[in-house]
Amino acid sequence: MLENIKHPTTRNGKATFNLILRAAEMLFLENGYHKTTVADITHKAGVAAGTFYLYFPSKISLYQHLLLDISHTIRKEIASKIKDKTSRRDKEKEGIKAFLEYAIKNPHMYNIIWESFYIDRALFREYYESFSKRYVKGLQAAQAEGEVDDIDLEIVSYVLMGITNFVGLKLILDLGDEPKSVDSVVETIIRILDHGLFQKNA
Amino acid sequence: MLENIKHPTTRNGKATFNLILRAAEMLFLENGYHKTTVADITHKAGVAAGTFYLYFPSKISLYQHLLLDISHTIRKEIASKIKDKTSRRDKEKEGIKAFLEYAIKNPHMYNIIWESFYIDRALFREYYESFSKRYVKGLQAAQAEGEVDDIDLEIVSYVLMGITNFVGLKLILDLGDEPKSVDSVVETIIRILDHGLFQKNA
DNA sequence: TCATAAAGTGAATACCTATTCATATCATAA
DNA sequence: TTATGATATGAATAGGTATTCACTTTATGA
Repeated sequence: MLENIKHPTTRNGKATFNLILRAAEMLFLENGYHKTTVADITHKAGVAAGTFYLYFPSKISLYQHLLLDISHTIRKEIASKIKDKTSRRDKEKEGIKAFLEYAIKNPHMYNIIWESFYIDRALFREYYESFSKRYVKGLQAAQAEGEVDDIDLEIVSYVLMGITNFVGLKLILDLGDEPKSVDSVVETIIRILDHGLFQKNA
Repeated sequence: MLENIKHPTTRNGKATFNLILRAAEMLFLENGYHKTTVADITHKAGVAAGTFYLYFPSKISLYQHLLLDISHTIRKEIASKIKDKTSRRDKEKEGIKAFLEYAIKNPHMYNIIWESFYIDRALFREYYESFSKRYVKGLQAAQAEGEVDDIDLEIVSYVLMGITNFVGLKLILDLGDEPKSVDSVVETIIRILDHGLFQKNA
């Protein structure tokens, strides 16, 4: 399913390769996969149509490459932000904040990630499953320390991904108007994760 | 942006109209919007290509019609299930359960709802914003009763939608293998909403 | 029975776009 | 300088698909 990209060997080749990659990224992010044509990409990159196929065997192979790229970037971003926090609770808080900030800085990232659901289902599934697995690993360590309740951590990972993804979506939908501050939103979320949603009476 | 559908007036016309609608629903659900052609739809419905355009001015107008349809169905489904619960906490629990059960029964519904993000952004936004508004209304009533913490309910609504959507997604991704039971999953979620995620020590 | 409007047909149209390929240029090592 | 592989070109190809339209059929009320 994964077609092989031909990486360039010369300085010029590498420059062209990156021009195409950056042009495609901007266009996919802006307009999505289906509304972006190969001609759009090569035009924006300033190269001929045929040049595209020197490096990428197909339009979808470029898309897959980009998705993996973005996926790694997000993970690294979050990992670097939480590595110096000690408690799981604080790691969670920082991780949520890092994700939301990334989302606001890259408001079209959903264009690439979610669209994979329709373009390459296996890739979509792999994206979230591997994200979940890494999440579970961190939560397990915390659970062993008694920091986290004894519950199904795989479901917890989807709960947490769902929260960050949808709240991030909300922030992005509001970008034109007056979006809430990331900090206030993180407070709301972490409050739920700290105490739950409902009032305790009696 | 919303094109007008021409509703049939005769018994035969109505039957044909529905044949097209059902065929399209099945195909969009199964294969998504872009992979479904108008020819596929008319073939499955057993009518000629031109018949499609007697009722629907375009492929996308049919898609929009279906999305609104499904949206109403989900809401009614959830509303009917939670109406006899008294506490907000129990309403929430039943609502989550109803959504997840609907998702499992209609595993491709995301095909229509999420894809609108790429097909008709305004419709997507409207879908989630109106879902959120209704959610907030319910939560406000509960907040007035002191049942729910004093926090930003709009964010809470996206938190809750994120949880149900992503856990539903997880259940659907697992459908081929051995999916977890809806009840056990609901327990995990409600436990977080009841007490939070972390252990209280001291 | 017949006029009429609604419903139905499906081949033709018109457009779009991913990919190919014959050809040309470039950079560099020998 | 020159041979060579990498890089680059862009017109042509090939396949697909939403929509139209001139025409036919059907149902029904007068």
